Amino acid sequence: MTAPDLHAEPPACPGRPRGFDAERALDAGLQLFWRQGYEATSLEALTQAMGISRSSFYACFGSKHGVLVAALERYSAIALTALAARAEAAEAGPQARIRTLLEAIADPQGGPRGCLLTNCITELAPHDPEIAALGRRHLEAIEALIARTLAPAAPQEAADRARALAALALGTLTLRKAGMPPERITATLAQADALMHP
Amino acid sequence: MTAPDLHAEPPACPGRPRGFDAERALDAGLQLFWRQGYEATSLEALTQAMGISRSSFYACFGSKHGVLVAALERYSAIALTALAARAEAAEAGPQARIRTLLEAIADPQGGPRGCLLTNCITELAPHDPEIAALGRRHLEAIEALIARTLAPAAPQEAADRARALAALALGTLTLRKAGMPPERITATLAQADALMHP
DNA sequence: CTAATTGTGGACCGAACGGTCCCGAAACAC
DNA sequence: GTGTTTCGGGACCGTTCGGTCCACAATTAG
Repeated sequence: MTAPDLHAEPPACPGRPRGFDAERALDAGLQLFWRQGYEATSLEALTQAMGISRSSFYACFGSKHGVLVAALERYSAIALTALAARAEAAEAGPQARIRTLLEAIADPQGGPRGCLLTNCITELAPHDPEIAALGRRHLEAIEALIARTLAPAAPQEAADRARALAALALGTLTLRKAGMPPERITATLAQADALMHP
Repeated sequence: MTAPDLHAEPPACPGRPRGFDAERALDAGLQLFWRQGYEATSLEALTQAMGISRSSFYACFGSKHGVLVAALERYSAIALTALAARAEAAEAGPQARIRTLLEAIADPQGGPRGCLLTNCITELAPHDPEIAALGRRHLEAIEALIARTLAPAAPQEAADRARALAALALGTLTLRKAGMPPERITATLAQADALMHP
């Protein structure tokens, strides 16, 4: 049940070394979960997409659920880093940076797939405390990032506004999934300006 | 594949009449989909919850997917009616009514299960045009209801603000599913005030 | 070299999947 | 009553599910 250490460097001990890149395989699994959801993704499709056999799969990740957790942790780290970078690269001024942030949250490179973590929260969190906790940490990190961008001097005073901005962007993910035209999504995000000032 | 008419009244033709209430059964199925999601709900669990046999199930609804569609249409109608009623019953004034509406959207009697339609949009819409269309109609109806409440005189001018308010409430569904404390949800919805004025 | 250790493909497991079918029971028209 | 029609419990269909296991290949240490 316990997955062996994923990040084990090629060790000095004997034995055949792993014939695949665990992170690359994890990325492939992540993409499939992102595209299809957790329950709808079968072991066969998963191992095929990851390019490894069932044995390697279980030896390396322990279970289907284990792959999901590992993939979500990786996704969260990558997404938060990318988010912070885009906010940093945006033109100066809190307002422009928040706009950039919200657009990135509303369109996390996933096209109509939305945000992997949000999808998994919706699908699994009510019955899976581990996923719920992971999702909560991610959302709180996003809230904190928005708060720091909004009011660098006193981020904790901007917490409620930051959370509302995050919720607005998260809500547009649902709108987009339902097929709402992009220009309406943009117009919706533009309303965020009203939420930025205390 | 085509489901027989669900709303067939006890007809004048011979034959044994249906031994169960189709709407009651549909409600039971709806509750299960709401609690578990679509893919995670098996035929056996579904028929057991609905209190009917597999034969009756397929004779009456055609398929698992057919039950989902019928349940979602029913859910949408009921939810929109309840939403309009609650807005009507709230204390007068657009602001108070919008608050009531958003709270109802953010907590559609589902506890941590959120909104059935939103759940299904997230899980299925990208691969299921029928569900996507159904979800879009529901979301647009909510947007229109908010717009009418916000600016009865010129609802179409309030469309963007109304959609942003809806998105804000939809976003809090994700926050709640991830286990965010209720008082923060409330504080988030309170920020909606800023979105109400043009 | 040999011995020890680990990765890997694929066969295999029992269970559960969504869906179909049949036949006895039940309720109608007459 | 008889004839007709539909209902519904449950057996059954082939497929697929997540997961286990094993024999063999590959690679190491010494």
